[in-house]
This record gives sequence, structure tokens and C-alpha cells, in this order.
Amino acid sequence: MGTDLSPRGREIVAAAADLLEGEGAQALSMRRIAERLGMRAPSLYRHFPDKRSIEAALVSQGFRDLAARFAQASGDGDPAAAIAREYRAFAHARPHLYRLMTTRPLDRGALAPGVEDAAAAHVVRAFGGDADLARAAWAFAHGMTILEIDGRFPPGADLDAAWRRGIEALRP
Amino acid sequence: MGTDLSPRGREIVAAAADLLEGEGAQALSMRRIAERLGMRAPSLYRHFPDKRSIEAALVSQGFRDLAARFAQASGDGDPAAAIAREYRAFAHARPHLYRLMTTRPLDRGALAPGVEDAAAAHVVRAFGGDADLARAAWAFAHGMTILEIDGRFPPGADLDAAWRRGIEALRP
DNA sequence: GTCTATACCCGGATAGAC
DNA sequence: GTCTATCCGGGTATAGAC
Repeated sequence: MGTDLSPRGREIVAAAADLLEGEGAQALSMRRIAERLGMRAPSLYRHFPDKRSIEAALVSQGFRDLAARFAQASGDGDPAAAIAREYRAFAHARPHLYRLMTTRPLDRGALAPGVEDAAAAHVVRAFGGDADLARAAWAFAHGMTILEIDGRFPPGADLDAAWRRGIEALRP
Repeated sequence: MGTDLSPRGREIVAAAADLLEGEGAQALSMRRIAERLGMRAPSLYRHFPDKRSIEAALVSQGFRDLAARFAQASGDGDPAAAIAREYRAFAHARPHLYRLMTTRPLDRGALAPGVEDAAAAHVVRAFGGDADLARAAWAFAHGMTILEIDGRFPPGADLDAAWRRGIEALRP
């Protein structure tokens, strides 16, 4: 579940994270991960049951990092805006990890328990405990972020302005 | 570019659309498309240069269908809400096509010219011609839609309520 | 226990024969 | 225009060396 990893398991996850950061999702193959560690792909299956469980470990770590950013934002005078800023900054710092975390159905059973809820709790709190509003705000932030990362907005678009409009409108 | 297709080309795109609808994105392989037409995969390359160009034809058709829905919504008393309703309905009716249209960098050069802009123009108009607001609204709608389709919201979440909150907040 | 070699099936794509 | 044969690169199961 991403928490109780052997030292070798941690090395594998670290190698996978480096690969993902450096070369993107399509470089994240069992053969390439193994290559980084001077071993063969089938050997990885002694440490992880399949590729998805390695990805789940990466995603779990991503949620922990995101929650840590949110925790710092909580002290801000405008927590909703601060959370949005941290969300955007996280995704821009690690776009490939962000895509891995958000652009597919989540394999919740494979995740370290509680990591998703921990991040979500900060968001709900920043939006005054209003779950419906928090979900709308998350949808807005994810939409802006992923469309931005994927280059879906037109070239000249003022994305700072769009972010501002959305955050203003959705403030609790 | 998806407009001037030979009759055989149209058959190929139709077979691809059926496959995508019926079995999802991972079933959309050159071998499976060819199988539906009683031919071999390499023969497809006489009609399309690569798989991405077949996908681009599907995406182009998706944008045309979406724009047609938006055109109907334009006559509504509350165009912004009507557009959002149509957007959500389109994605729920054809979730695999919606993912294909939105969850990767768009290969704009391969698309039928103008189809993306035609759909976008309806959105901007529904939001009073305010491009920043329209982008925020698109981001919200896409975020809600894709998170909903991917099952990312918690099981008991009241998504109708979250949609309502977002649309109210972002109304022009 | 840990790793290797081998192999299977799937994918996209190309070359060349008919 | 369609075929067969083939290449390369994926995930992954199995068997066996150390």
C-alpha cells in the first residue's frame, strides 16, 4: 500500500519517480525502471505484483506532497486562494506526476490509506466546510490545471486572469 | 483533415467510432478496427497515415456534435446553464469519445479546421463575450465532467449540487 | 530470496509481393 | 488496395541458476 516498503522497494519507486519526472509517462516502463537499477524487468515482480502498484506508490507520495503544501497554505489570510495557488504550483512543478494522479480512474485499494482524504480535507476546510462548494472549486482547479498543462487553451489566453475570475467567484 | 474522406475512409472512422463507444479506448487498436471491416491492420495505412489521424477524425466529429448541441442551447433563457447542461449530457452520452477529445494534448494540425473554434465560440457567447470568464467556466465544466466520468468524487457526493454551485458562481 | 533468460501476446508500423 | 511477413517495444508469466 505504499507505506511498508522494503529498502529495495523504495529504490524502485525512487527510480520510477526520476524516470517519470525526467522523461514523462511513456518512458515509465518496467524495462526502463529496471535498467536504472542495473537489473532486468522481471526482477521487479519480486518486489511489486505489477506495474500499477508501482504507479500507486508514486501517486501516494504525490498526495502526501500535495497535502504538505496545503498545510502550509492553511495559515494564509485567504486560504481558498492560497490552496489554489499551491495546487497550481504543485502541478507545474511535477506535471507528469500530476497527470498520473488525476487523469485516470483512481485505484484506491492500491493507495496508501488516507492520503487522498488528507489532501481533500484541507480543501474542504479552506472552503468553509462546504463540501459542494469545495467540489466545485476542485473541479475548477483541476480543469484549469490540466487544460493548462496539456496546452489546450489558445496561445494568447490570459490564464492568470481566468484563475482569478474562478477563485473570486467560488470564494466561500 | 477529417473533412475530405473517401468512402472507405468513412467506413474506417465509423468502425473506429463503434469500437470506441462499445468497448472503450483500449479496444481502439489498428488490429481491432481492421477486424471489424474484414481486413488486416496494415491495409488501414493505405487510407490513414497513422493511428493518430484516425483518432483525429473521431475527435473532429465529436467537436461537430458538441457544437450542434451548443447551437440548440443558445436559444435558452439561461444560455450559460443550458450550455453546461449540454456539455455534461454530451460527455455522459459518449464518455470514451469525450476522454479522447479532452484528456491529451490536442493535435490541432490533424483536426478538421475550425471545429474546435466553432464549439468554443458558443461558449464565449453564452458567457457574455467575456473570454476569461468563459475559460474559467470551461475549466469548471471539464473538471466536473472528467472527475465524474472517472469516478473520482466520493460515492455519496451530490454532484448536481456541485454543478449548480459552480454555474451560479460563474454566471455572467 | 533474488535475479536471469526465455517466451507469449499485445500494440504500432513498414517492406514488398500480388 | 490488400495481403503476408516482419520489426520493435510494451507487460508479464514461468522456470531455473545462484
